[in-house]
Amino acid sequence: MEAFHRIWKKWRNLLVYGFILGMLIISLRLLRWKYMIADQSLEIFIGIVALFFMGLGVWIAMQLVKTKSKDSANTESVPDQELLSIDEIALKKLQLTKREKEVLGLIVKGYSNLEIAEALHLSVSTIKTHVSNLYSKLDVKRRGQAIDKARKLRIVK
Amino acid sequence: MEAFHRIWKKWRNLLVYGFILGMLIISLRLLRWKYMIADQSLEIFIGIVALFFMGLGVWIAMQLVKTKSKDSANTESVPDQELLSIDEIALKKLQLTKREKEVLGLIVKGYSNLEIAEALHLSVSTIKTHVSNLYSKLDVKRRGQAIDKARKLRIVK
DNA sequence: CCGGATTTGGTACTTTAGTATGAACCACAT
DNA sequence: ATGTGGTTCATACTAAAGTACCAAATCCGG
Repeated sequence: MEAFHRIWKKWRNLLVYGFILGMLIISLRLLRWKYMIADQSLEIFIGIVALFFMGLGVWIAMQLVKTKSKDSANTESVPDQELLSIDEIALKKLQLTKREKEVLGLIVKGYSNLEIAEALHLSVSTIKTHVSNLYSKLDVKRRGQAIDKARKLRIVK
Repeated sequence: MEAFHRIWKKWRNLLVYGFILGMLIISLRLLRWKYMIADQSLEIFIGIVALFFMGLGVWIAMQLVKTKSKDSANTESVPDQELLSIDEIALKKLQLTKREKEVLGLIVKGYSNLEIAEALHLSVSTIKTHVSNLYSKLDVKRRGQAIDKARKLRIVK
């Protein structure tokens, strides 16, 4: 039963495409007898058909190529309902101030200093000061190291 | 002249496809006037046109995503005994090259470009190139964003 | 009220990161 | 044979990050 299910899953889309194709052909035939009287519009009709089916071909190919996963591929935000509890002890040991924690939180989200400044309604100079002090306390020298360390210490979400 | 050459290289394929398309349309029109006398064969003709252009669409789409088949060939079966399993599907969609994946792995560890260069026995220039291409594929502009996105997509450990 | 810590912001400077462009090479497929 | 993608590296430039040092305002406990 499982084998059947797998096979079905594999070829289901193809069958659906075939069905859609058949429906389209039938409807096109009907359309033709309904509206195709003038000879000069026949060219246009054929052109439309050609373009439409080319687009359909592109779409089908895309469907076939893309590994069908609507789950997490292009979704921008992955829900982090994970039980990633913050290590409060490690956080306290660092003696970070309120602002420094805020800044760190934005740094790990990939914010630039300018973006942090705008988010907190501060100047870039101030952010740089906080960032610099933050690095001293975290014992790192660069942004990337700070992010890595913050995650490893589990002091950020 | 150099600028023209660059642009030409970039858009050549698109122009070629457009040209072929135009040629096909013209030839189809000629064919129609040559052989399309009987009314009942018009249906068949339209069907052929539709199928042909659908195939053309498939072909074009395949050309556009051609490189995927090479990469995805050997990464089909991946054992995920990892605790923190990485999203192979999302990873495949990004079409990152081998080097780009390596560089990304070191970036999320907080390595500087110089450190990455030393770790991989390459020059900083090369690392910068890889990093730049990586950012394009990840659709980000900075290191921190790349780290954040890589973690959210779960394409790194 | 005083004093230390925090917060804010500035100037000046160095370092790192990032972009744009070009070139050369190789592997591989058409 | 030719073309394409990937890799490597270079130069030249701009942007962002980071350091060092300073100084003022604010907050808060003793």
